[in-house]
Amino acid sequence: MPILTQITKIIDIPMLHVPRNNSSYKNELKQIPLFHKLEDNILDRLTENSFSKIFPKGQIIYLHEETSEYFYIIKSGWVKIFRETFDGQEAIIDIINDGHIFGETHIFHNYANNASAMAIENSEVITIPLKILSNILNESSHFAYEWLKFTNMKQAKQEMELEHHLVQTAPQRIGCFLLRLCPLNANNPIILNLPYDKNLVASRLGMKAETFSRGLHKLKEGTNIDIKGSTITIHDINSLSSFCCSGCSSSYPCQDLK
Amino acid sequence: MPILTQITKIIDIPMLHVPRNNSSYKNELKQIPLFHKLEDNILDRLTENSFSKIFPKGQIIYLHEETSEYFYIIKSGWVKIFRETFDGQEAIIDIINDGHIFGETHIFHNYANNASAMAIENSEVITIPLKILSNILNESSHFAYEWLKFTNMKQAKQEMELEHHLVQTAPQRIGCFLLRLCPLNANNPIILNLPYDKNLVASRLGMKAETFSRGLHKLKEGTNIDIKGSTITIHDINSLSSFCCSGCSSSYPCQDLK
DNA sequence: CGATGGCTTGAGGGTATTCAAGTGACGTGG
DNA sequence: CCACGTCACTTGAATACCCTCAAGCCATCG
Repeated sequence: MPILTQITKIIDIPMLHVPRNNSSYKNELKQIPLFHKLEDNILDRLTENSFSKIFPKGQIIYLHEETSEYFYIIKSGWVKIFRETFDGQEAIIDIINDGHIFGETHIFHNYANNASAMAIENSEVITIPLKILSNILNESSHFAYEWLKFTNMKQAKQEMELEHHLVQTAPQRIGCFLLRLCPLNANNPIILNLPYDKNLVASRLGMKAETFSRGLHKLKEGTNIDIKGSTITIHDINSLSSFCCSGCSSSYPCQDLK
Repeated sequence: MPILTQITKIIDIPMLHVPRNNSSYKNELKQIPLFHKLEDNILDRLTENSFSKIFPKGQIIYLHEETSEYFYIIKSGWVKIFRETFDGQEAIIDIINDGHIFGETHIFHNYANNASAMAIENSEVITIPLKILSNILNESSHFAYEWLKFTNMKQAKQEMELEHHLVQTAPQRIGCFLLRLCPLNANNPIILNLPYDKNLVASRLGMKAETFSRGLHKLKEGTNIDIKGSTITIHDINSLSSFCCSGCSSSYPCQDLK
């Protein structure tokens, strides 16, 4: 979508501030693995100046290269992280849902956004000042270490993403996407629903909607899956993983990389 | 190169241990921006159990998924970080030279390598135990914060890398590679030498050698550059950057991302 | 019932890859 | 000094893959 269309959406749709309720944020944060073991006083400081916002589907949360004061944790919904090139193409960096954190790296980019973020479903996000994060990271080596671990996991995922684009075909990338949707230790048949519409899945995987559609059918021919709308039934997960993971350096289930 | 060929190289070529000289390592480390402001006692601990190794061209430094005890800092030479897929393709994650650090993320992967590393030129690397790094990160929030900053910069570079593969053509990626070789504030004409052979540049950019060759000539037609062997003369850097950066979300010079 | 939006299908084109042959620089050995 | 082999690179032709553009399908909704 062209950036101007997106901007008009900002004007059209009101953003909702949710009444503050710190103790509830605290519980939200506690449920995120990164914050599991966090000391109470640090949690308090994080939630002290934070608030929750609801972004309607289609609304921009922030734009690339604007200055940023906050980072975000998704309570519900889906958020697209992306960049736009000068000639109008869109590169989707990630699409994430509840429990995921975004915008946190801007601390290290002079508090400027290094990408844009948009709600692709109605989404509620907890909004926390970057300065507070920065302060806590500077003070608590334990917290900084946990954060570092988290950052490295993100980085590893991204390396895998890059690898996929370098060596996998479109049908393989689609299959890999499906595999990562599968719950661990699931039994055949596995019934999946695509988490967002096919258009978005396509661009999430760096391909056009048409290529996605055709690729899905190639996958069907090769791996014994059924497609009915956005519901996909995997009859033989081994068949699927051998189809996809042959073009990858790690094999199913690639635990940490999901 | 198939992995077996690489492994035979390990057997063929002796690896040299360089006599220990801690005070010299300390000076080496001091010169790396990440360690500029590091306290002396931390530097001491880092260099205490470290040593230097010389890897001849073509030698594997470590292999994907082996356990790892060390991380590495390049004193001289070039190192390729890569992965191999099950069907024998190679995905190059990065190619780095002196001053760069690699293998440090393995702390967070249960001390297992998440990629392979190979010297592509005769290279000297400083070898430092991961446990020591881990300890220091755990103790010093200041060091952890600096390390976090460093990690985030790496991540930003990689995001850009991903973006390039998503939206740029082969000639654009080549041009972008050349631009990143240019010294800042250089005046026309700029004369560059490719840092390693064209085959490697090609796979570094995720394309075949043939595509690289053809792409370079397309660049020549479009942007007024001269190619003579591995020497490239840029007569008009604006022409080059407008050719490449139109397919990117940031424009030349993309400072931090080089 | 017609309009819309998400998705699919078809035809054609462009870009990168594969396979194969050729060129040119360089070093070695006669 | 030249013939030869090797290696890095280039070039050509054929192919595969993905993209673009266009039309069509189908469910949903006013």
